[in-house]
Amino acid sequence: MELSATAYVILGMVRGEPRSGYEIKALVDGTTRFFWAASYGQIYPELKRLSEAGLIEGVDSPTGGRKRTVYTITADGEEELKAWLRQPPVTFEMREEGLLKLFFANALPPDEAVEILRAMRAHRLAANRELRAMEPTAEEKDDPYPLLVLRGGLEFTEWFAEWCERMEAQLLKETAPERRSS
Amino acid sequence: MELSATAYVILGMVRGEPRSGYEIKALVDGTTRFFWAASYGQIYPELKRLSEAGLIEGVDSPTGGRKRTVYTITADGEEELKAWLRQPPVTFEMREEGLLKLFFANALPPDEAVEILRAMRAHRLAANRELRAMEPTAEEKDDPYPLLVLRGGLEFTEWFAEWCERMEAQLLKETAPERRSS
DNA sequence: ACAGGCATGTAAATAGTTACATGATTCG
DNA sequence: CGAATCATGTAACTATTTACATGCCTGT
Repeated sequence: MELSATAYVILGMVRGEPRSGYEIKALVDGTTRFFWAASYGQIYPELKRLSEAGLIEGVDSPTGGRKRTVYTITADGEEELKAWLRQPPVTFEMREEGLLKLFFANALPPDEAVEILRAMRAHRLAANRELRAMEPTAEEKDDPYPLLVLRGGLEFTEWFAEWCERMEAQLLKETAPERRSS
Repeated sequence: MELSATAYVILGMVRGEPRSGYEIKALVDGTTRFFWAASYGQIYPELKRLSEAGLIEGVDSPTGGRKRTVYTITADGEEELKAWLRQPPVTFEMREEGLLKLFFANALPPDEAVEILRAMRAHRLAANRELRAMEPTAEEKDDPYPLLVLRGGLEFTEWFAEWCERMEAQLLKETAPERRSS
């Protein structure tokens, strides 16, 4: 069947409650976005494909006079999702402009290299605050896994911010002796 | 000028020593790959573009009778690179199939959810070994930043592997009482 | 009346991977 | 000689983002 990982995001999101494309997008933005994002440009065509493959089923469910289609997972879809979950994960990708800049920081004087670390730390702290704001919502549900993943994100952003701080201190220590004589 | 981040990878890689496209690819694979990858399909067209923009300069430098072009950064290129390094980093993306599967793990029985964490841990440990193998090479150079970034990668993979271990133990503890009676 | 959110969708552009073609050189 | 590596390049494909078009409904 050869589905993309993004297809499984959708499959997972319509498991349990039926949801519209709009709702799926909002859910992804509020949960998996940090480790797996998806845009409307992916979601709507994918809903059509999954529907044609019989893995989900669209049901018209207008809110008042506003037309709206919610999708439910089928038995086949449920099986497909489980089969994927049992497969060992492969994709692990990171694109971190901060680390990339730090990698080339020798092109700059040390005090400007430190600025990169400061910006990275600020970024991670901002992400941490975003995640913290999501925690109450995740705590309400009785599915423990999203909360577990969210708390992993909290720990990770904290660890990363702390690493930036440590590296900043290290760089400052290394370049300090050159300034002592002035 | 509107360059992609991948263009700056190339710019950074030809700073200092002149290098061929082939060498750049090998370097990226041996260093930045973990936080910024690049394929031949990106590198060769980008070398042409950067050359046309006057940010790098290609010089024929055959090895024996085998034709080969090495690229050097120009003064303009150096300025462009520095200007980019001074800009606060923006892109931070992660695509982690493991976390995604864990997020939806409620669709599986607990013992299979634990399998996801085990696979994730094995992955991080393998990445850690890869990084460790790169350490001696990075230690030789007198540019401290690639080594700093590499050691950050080592710490990160260790932290992540440890987190997986902790979460595995937590899941086992949570599901254990149900089995005690048997 | 109008702003903002709900809702669906697509076109165009950009980014990136994979696979292949081509050919020289080096090493065992 | 044959395999591996050096070296350059591109075509086709897949993935993904951005931006826009459309229109209804709700609250102020």
